[in-house]
Amino acid sequence: MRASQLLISTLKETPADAEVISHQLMLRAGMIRRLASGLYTWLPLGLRTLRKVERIVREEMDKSAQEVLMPAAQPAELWQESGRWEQYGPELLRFKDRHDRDFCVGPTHEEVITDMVRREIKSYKQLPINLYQVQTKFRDEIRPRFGVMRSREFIMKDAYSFHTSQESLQETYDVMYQTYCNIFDRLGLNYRPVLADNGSIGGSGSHEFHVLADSGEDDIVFNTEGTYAANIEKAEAVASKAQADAPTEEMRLVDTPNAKTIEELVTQFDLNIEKTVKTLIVRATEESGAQFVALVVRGDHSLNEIKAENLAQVAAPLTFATEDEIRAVIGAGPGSLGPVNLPIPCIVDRSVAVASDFGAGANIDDKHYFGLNWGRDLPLPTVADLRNVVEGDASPDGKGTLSIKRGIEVGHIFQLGTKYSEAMKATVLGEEGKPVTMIMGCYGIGVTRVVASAIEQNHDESGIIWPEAIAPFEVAIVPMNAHKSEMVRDASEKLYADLKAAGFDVLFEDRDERPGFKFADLELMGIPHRIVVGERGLKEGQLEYKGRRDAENTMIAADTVLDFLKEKMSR
RNA sequence: CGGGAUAUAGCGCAGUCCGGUAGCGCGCUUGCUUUGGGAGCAAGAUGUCGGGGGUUCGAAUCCCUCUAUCCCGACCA
Repeated sequence: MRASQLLISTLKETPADAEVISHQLMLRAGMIRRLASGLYTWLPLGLRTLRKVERIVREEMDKSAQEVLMPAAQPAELWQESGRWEQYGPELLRFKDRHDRDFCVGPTHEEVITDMVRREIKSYKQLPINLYQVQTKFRDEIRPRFGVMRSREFIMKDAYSFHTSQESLQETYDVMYQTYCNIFDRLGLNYRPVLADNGSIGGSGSHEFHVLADSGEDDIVFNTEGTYAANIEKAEAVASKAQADAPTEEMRLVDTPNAKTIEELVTQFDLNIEKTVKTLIVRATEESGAQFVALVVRGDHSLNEIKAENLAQVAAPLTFATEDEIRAVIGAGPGSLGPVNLPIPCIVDRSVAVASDFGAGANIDDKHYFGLNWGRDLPLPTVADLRNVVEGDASPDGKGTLSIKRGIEVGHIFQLGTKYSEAMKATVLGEEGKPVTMIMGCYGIGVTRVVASAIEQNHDESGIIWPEAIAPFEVAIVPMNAHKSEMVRDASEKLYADLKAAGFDVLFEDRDERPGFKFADLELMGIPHRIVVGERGLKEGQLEYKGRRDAENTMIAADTVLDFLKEKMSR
């Protein structure tokens, strides 16, 4: 491609409304432009990268799955059948056609694929099957942000597998796990598969694939031995010791008029924060028979809302009681709550269960109990894993301790089970000649998000630094003073032809601009390899090479340039 | 949806408090010079000052209202 023929829309200045670096650089490099909130046009340069990501995804998926293409618009009937027409909130973009029939723009395609498979697949002999597509999805996010990272319209690769046994599902799940590793390896990203919560999509086992980057929105937990990785939503928090130490203090009621928060309590009474607990009141499920339930975590820990929501006694979505409700039920304000004499059911975190001589609100305004010990002063309530893990916690697999890094979720694989196939009566005839409900798996990759996450992970002051596999161009040729040197013109044209013939994806910088301008643009656009053709070097039979991450030029013999580049790109 | 902010040329911003002919830098156009790290000189083009309403002799500026965008929170396969 000749640069003079390419729409290069680079910006010197950063648009004011771009927050994260990938968004800024995608705008500056001329990859995308915003149309409306959460909607982006892909310019030629950005589309080249997007297509390369898609190609790698397809090549790996095609090894074990078949590609289909489903409609973006979907009839309401299917969503009513699965129950999600009501379940899904305003995030589902709904509309009516000219006949006043309800439709939505698909945020995901479980319903459509399940409908298709139940019509086409009749016998267990046709299973397992794994179907995927690369499609534009729409989710009417409350707050789209970070450019293409959390946009409303985005491109996703979604795959769905169908089985008659859990073993078969597990087999495909394992294959997809490996496929995802192969995809992200080829994309050249620093990523980790981690254990994940299933969220509202339902089902059992699941892994997320995260690109590691400080700007990530998720906390990823690792152990020091490299044997455990999980999203913090899922990471199991183990108690620091097997059982509580023996009491050394007496239980006492203390006036704490100015201590509404744990920090104030710890500072004013010189307590060890690990010897304090905080008590949170949330709505209970109807089945539990209570209106509210108390959740107790240690003063230095934070509640894991996903774990809380997954408890049988806790209403989903997790809803905190208002101050008025707390006063009505307990008779004290939020700053003075505790497990002693609590009139509602109580669940304590594992770390709280092994605390001794600890302090807690007295359920009397401006009073706390200090020196509390389970068993002696109050009965030990239900114990559960309620908190977020923190750095230094013991790993749940018993190996080493935990550390936390930020990650961007770019892939998610689920064992769905029969949630959709049951609701939509997707059955096949089994070996016994009776209908069997199919078991499903689903596997997603956020294609557009992958592009942004690659930039979050690979950039410097000058711009993007693409992994070769997804760079819009692999190598750029920059002729110096081409307008006045025939030698340079001829040599660079020949080099351009040779590199193209050798299969390189090459950008020929033939624009009528000054060299510094071109260098800056190429660096902003993140082209991984650059060859400068100058009269000086040519006279010595040499070309100048500079990798995007290199500090200095390297002189190479002109007749070895193909081998040199092949070596650099490990071809 | 709650809290905070912004809206002036393609981009980044000043001007608004204190009403009086719409500005700066970058980019863009033309010419000349220049060409190894975002060139110099000269001449130009570009604005319903987010929309609507009001106050006023006069509104980018004051008042009301709507809209859009961004940030924090809630939400999020």
